[in-house]
Amino acid sequence: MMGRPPCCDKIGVKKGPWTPEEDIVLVSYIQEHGPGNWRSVPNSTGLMRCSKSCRLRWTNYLRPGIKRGNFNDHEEKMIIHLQALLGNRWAAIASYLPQRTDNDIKNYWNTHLKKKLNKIQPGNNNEEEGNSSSPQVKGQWERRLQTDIHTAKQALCAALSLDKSSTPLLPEIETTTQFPYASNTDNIAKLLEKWMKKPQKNSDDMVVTTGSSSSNVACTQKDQSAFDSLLSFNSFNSDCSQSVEESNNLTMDSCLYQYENKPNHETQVPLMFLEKWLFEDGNAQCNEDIMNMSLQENTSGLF
DNA sequence: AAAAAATTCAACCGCTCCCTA
DNA sequence: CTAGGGAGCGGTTGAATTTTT
Repeated sequence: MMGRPPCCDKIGVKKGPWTPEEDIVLVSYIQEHGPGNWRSVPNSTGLMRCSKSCRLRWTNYLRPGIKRGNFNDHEEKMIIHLQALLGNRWAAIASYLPQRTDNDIKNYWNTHLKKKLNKIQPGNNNEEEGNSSSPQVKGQWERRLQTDIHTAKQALCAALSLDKSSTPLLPEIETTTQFPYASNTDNIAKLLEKWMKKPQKNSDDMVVTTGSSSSNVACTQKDQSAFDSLLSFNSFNSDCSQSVEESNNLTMDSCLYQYENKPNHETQVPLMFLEKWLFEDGNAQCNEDIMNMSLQENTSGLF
């Protein structure tokens, strides 16, 4: 129960691996109060942890809908591609893979993909160093802008789904986004199991979910991310003055590139248009579509 | 079988950003 | 305008685990 010993702890602040008991305390607190306001968590719960540690534990392990274990081919492609586009901006990358945490993606990149890519493209170390020679290299402000747009779109998506409450097209969204961590005891149970019998790497793509509402949560997040990607794609396209149909032939790269070189704040995607995309059936496919469009050149040797 | 080396990944640290007063 | 503080991000660490010798 003690992994890494505390090194230079300020008095009374615990460090190192979390115990199931601590997890239970944290989860039950968040069930009651919701995530956020991390500052008050240690005081309110009596946990001898700093707020940072609590937030990290929640966002990386206890939060529902987190997929752990092996990365599949599609996820791997996504990561490689997004890393090439965005650099080591793991949070931004993770926003395209909502079931994965930035920490997990970062770890996976550092332990698996970096090596893999080096093997395939020896001497091409630039990716590791933030893409310094890539044609897609972007200034900090451009990257920030891109992230902001992405975030704004996520917010818009959330707002849209809330607006739908009177005429629910996707009823699951309302019921689950209100309280998505409703029954996190499942998470804890799984953790406890792990602790009890220290099993052999429970890594078969387990999705940590939340009991009865879990499928809904996963579904919601998937839909959300799919839509989100679509939104980014569409607005990029509108900046490119392209029709939706034509846009299907564009690569994500080219749109990002054009977008970032010609940001146009007046461009707006009509609400009806967004909603149409939001509730269309094929949205779940869009991540794949986007990624498959321009992966070939960079990573063809990999798969 | 045992020791050494390599790998993994949960968690920490330091920094920046952003919000509020 | 600015100072203070919380939240979030990316780099790094190092114990635990796995693989190799």
